[in-house]
Parts: sequence; structure tokens; C-alpha cells
Amino acid sequence: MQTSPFRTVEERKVEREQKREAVLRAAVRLFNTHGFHAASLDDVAASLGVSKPTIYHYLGNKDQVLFECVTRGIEQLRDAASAAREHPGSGLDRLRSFLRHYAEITMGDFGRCVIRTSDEVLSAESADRFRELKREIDGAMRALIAEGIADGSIAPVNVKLAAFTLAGALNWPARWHRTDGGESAETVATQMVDILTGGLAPR
Amino acid sequence: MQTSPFRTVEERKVEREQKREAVLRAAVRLFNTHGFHAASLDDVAASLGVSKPTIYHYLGNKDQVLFECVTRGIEQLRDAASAAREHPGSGLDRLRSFLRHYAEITMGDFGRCVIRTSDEVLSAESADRFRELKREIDGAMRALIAEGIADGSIAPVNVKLAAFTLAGALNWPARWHRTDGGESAETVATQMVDILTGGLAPR
DNA sequence: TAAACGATATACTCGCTGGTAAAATATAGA
DNA sequence: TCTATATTTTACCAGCGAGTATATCGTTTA
Repeated sequence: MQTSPFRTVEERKVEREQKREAVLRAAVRLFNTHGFHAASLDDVAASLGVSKPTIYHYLGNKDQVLFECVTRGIEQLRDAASAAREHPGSGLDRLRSFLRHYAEITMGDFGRCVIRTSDEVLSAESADRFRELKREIDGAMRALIAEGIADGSIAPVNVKLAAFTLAGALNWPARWHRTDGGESAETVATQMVDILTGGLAPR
Repeated sequence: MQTSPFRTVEERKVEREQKREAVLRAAVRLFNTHGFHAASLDDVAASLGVSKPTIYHYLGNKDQVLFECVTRGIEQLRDAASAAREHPGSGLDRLRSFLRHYAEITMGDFGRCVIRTSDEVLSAESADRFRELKREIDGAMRALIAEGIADGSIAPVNVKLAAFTLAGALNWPARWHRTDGGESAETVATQMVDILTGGLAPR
């Protein structure tokens, strides 16, 4: 395809959006590997071959960069939740479907950022919004568990604590799983979900 | 009891040790609430009513302060592991005992610090040591699971992944559980362990 | 062609915080 | 009492990194 150096208004808008996205991708990678504080915006810029003010041209400040990253991740989780709601089968089946997606997402770039970002590093306002978004995901998970209990496919457990237990277990790979070596995210996800839903004790 | 202002050599040694401990306690609290980077050594010193160089008189530098904190936490976990090994009953019983202690410890000050501290914030050397110590705890957990499988009290699962699943789930309260409000650490621990060992599906 | 606009870079400020030098004060022991 | 040692402070330095003022250059549009 022939690309002319003369862009239409629409093309320029798209290009700007792509660059913005590229900044976020580069940022989230560095945040995940080095940690938010250790990754400077100079580093992020350098990894893209540009200079720091370019980042400010596309995003407000470091806090906003991080907030956008976690928002991307939360959105993926939200999508997984609504997909699970439409999944056929029992409540347990739907929950399992969600859990597997949840695990896979949190092993990806933006999902991992959601897990690794603790509230204190965000500005007070962003932290509030972030908590709110996370609460939404937690709510979705609790709803699925409750449905499963209602239709008898899940044992009557403390819903709140069960949600935390499941999320906690599935969040952990975000801290150790390396995409390069060993098991695929899918394998890990499936096995963990099996352990969680089946329990340890033999039947 | 009468305390004279004139201390013996032994008393002075003890007092020094107490002050060192007080620094660690103050530090770990601030690290846990504000995060390692956001909590400055000036803050830590201020919370004790002393000045920053005093901290350096008892501990080398900020990295070492953190490392000592996580070491304290790891030691508690290690003690729990050896206690569990001597616990009577089946492999599953021993594992459950360990898991409950594990959960309670990681809701305490030093244990929480172990969970909340990601390797990147430590110096390269401290991070190596830290990983080593964590590997030891992981090894203990895997051994308990393997024993349970051997004696038939635990279903034949992937030991490595099971250990990560259990640890991940139990680590999570370190990030949200507030000691002040709601359930006690013990209650949370017990319920989570029940969910993990029993699974979600009804029997 | 001129003016406006968008994208990017250079080069800077400024605050914060880890870390230290040196002095002051107290305590212990000879 | 004098000296050595332990404890703690004040006052400082250095570096890093977030964020900004301003210039440049190309592109669009009137």
C-alpha cells in the first residue's frame, strides 16, 4: 500500500492515537520490569527513541501515564467479566471461564500492571478512581460466585472471602510468571483454576 | 522496678538492640502504609522523634533497613514451617496448619512487608538474598504438599503450581486486610484455608 | 506567501531524599 | 579529673528525576 507523506485530518488523528498507544506500551513494560519509581519517563522516552517532552505532548504526567495503563488492564478484565456472564452452562462453568481469562489477562502487560500497581504510587484522585474500577471487577467476580451458589454448582461459601481467595491466587503469577520461559499463560491459568475449584483434598 | 541511669555493659547492649528493633518497627509500618519509596528515612526518624543520622547509627542504609524488615518476616514464616513439620496428623493436616500460620504472619507487620516488597526496590545483592529466602519458604510449602500427596491426604496435583496458588491466595490479604476493621486475621486465615483445601465445587 | 499549528528537541529549574561530615553531648572507665 | 567511646544532632552535599520554557522545523490552511 502506498503511503503518502501528506496525511488527511483523519489519518493524522489515527497516527496521534497510535503514538499515544506506543507510549503506553513502552511505559507499561518498563513499569512492570523495573517498577514504577525506578522507571523514569526519560527511560520510557529513550526506549521509544524520543525525548521526555514528547511524552508530555501525548499524556499529561507520570501519574496519568500509569493510570491509563491500569485502566487499559481493568478494561480487559471488565470485558472478560461480561463475556463470562454470557457464557453458557452452570454458575461454576461461567466462573471458571472468567477465572481463566482473568489469569491470562493478568499475565499480560496491562493486566500485570493492574496487579503490580499499589494505590499509594498513584495520586490521591487516580488512586480513588483505580480503587473504584477494581471494586467493579471484584463485584463481577462475587456475582458469578453467588450465582453458582444459587444454582447449586458451587458450595455455599463466604462469597466475599472466596472472591478474594480466587483473585489473590490468580494475581500471583503477575509477580513471578515470565512469558519467555516455561509454561504458557494458558497452561498456568487452566491448572490454577482446576486447583482452586477442585480443592486439594481428594474426593 | 528501679531503673538507674547508670547501665551495665550488658544493659547497654540490650538497649542498643531495642533501639535497633524500634527503628525497624517504625520503618516497616511506614513502608507498609506509604510504600518503600514514598516513606523517607526522615519520616521514619520523625516517627520515632529522632533525626535521620540516628538511623544510620543503627543500620547501614535504607536498603539494609528494608532487607532487615523482610528478613524478620521470613524468619517468622520459617518458624511456622518447622512448627508445621512437627505437627501431628496427615500431610493435609500439617499443610493446613502451616497455611493458617502463613496467612496470619503475612497480615502482621513484617510478614506483610515480605509480601509487599518487590525485588526491584532492593539492591541487587539484597534482592538475591531475598529471593533465596523466599525460595526456602516455597520449598517448605512444596514439601508439605508432596508429603500429603504421598500419604493420600492430598489429591495428586502439580506440586509447584499448587504451592504458588496457595501462597498467592494467602498473600493477597497483605495488600487489602486492615487490622483495625472487620474480621480478625485468624478468622480470615481459617476461612481462606478452608476454601483452598475444600475447593469450590460441592462434594 | 504569511500565519497558524503540530510535533519534537534542547536545556533548564526545582524539590526531594539518600547519605555524610563534623560537632556537640553524654557516659564510662582509668 | 581526664580521656576514650557511644549517641545524637545540625548542617550540609549530590544526584536524580519530574516537569517546563522556549526554540525549531515542517505542514497545513487562509
